[in-house]
Amino acid sequence: MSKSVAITPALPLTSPFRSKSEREQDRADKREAVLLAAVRMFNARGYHAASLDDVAASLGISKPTIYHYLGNKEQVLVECVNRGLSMLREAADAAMSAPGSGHDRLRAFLLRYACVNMDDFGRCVIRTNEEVLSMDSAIRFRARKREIDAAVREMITEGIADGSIAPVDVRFASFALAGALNWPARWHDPAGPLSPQQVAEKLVDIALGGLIPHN
Amino acid sequence: MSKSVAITPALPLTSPFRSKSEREQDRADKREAVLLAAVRMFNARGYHAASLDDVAASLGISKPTIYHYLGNKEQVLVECVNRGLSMLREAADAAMSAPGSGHDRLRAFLLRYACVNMDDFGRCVIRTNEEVLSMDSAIRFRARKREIDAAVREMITEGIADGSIAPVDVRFASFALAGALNWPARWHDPAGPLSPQQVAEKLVDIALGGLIPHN
DNA sequence: TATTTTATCTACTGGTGAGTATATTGATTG
DNA sequence: CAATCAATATACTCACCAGTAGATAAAATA
Repeated sequence: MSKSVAITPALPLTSPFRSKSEREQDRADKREAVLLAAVRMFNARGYHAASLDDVAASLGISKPTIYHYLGNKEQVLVECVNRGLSMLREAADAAMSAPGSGHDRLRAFLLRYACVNMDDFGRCVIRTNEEVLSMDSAIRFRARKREIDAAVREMITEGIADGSIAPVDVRFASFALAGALNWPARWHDPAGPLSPQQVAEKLVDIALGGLIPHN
Repeated sequence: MSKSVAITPALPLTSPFRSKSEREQDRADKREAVLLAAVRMFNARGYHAASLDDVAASLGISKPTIYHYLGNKEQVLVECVNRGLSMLREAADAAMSAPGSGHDRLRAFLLRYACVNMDDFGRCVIRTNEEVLSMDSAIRFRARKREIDAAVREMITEGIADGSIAPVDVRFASFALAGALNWPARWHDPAGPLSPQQVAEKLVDIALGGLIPHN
């Protein structure tokens, strides 16, 4: 019998030879980096004014490399918007299945909603107008936004039923809340002194409490 | 003495020979028509996606005719935005010098504010991002918006002082109100069943009253 | 009536930006 | 090792659009 030779097991040394899954991960990371650079450019300049050449330059690559990872400019935007929508969707699901009164669950959701709207991808959801999308994408976009809105309305309705929310017009209440909490997507400066969490808390308090004295 | 001949006085008949002031009016009307067509195109497609060729086509004229009335594309946008801002400014001045409690004056202003935001030029104020303007125009734009915001804050402050408004954080209250009432600029359909006035009343009630029961 | 001014057009220039053709290099696989 | 595949680049094409040149014709003015 041959003397067994100690085989060095795969040590946690970073080898220059990447496995298949590592290569897939690399690819996914690069794709993600493209989306992040793109969403920032879109948010800063607007979709039409942001060129893929500029996005590529901000990553130190060339435009065709972007096309290697994503089909076309609209797909880049759609993926960005979808990331934002997914965050909102998750927040809605979490709030819907949480315990507490309608008001409490709504409030929890709104805090998260406001924070997402100050994040790169969340901002993009707010700032993207349907007119810039193809008909198909616009329909899907609208449908996903409606899901979020439906969840908000459901929470408001439940709050009215359990007495934790005043008997308001549910449709307009959801519009008013959405407006108040979407607006920071346009003015909040991530580099400024106010954290998204702080802004979210202040705005949610005012949006839910109103300005009329509760004697 | 010669028999005096009855001189036909300038009858209210529309003559094809226009006086100087009539010609000036014609010119002003045409300029205004260009602005209205442009603002609608900007609102429908976004500034960058709306070409002056298309604006001209919508009026049955050619692009150089637009340049005969306005200097360049940015000036067209700036004039549209200024019309919207002037409406808001007037509303603010009227509210500031009206009688009543801080709450009453704020409410009157907000109703008008919301309606303006559903008008062609008002929408344009909301939908125009500073990034699309030249540095100079952006500065002026921001200054004029700040004036409106300052008026809102003043009314809130007065309302807090006279007890008609709860002691909220004035800055965030003005952001929340602005957001709630700006948002219809993005979703309200002028051709839909709800008049701007109706939408404004519902939204202002909810924005001021909040969702918490006032037992 | 001659000259100037106003309103408008057609036809262009120049720049920008989406998307593509194709080459290159290095790694992967048979 | 040969053939293939992945990642990237350079250098294009094509369309669109802001803005301009210059012509024309009608009206206003001198």
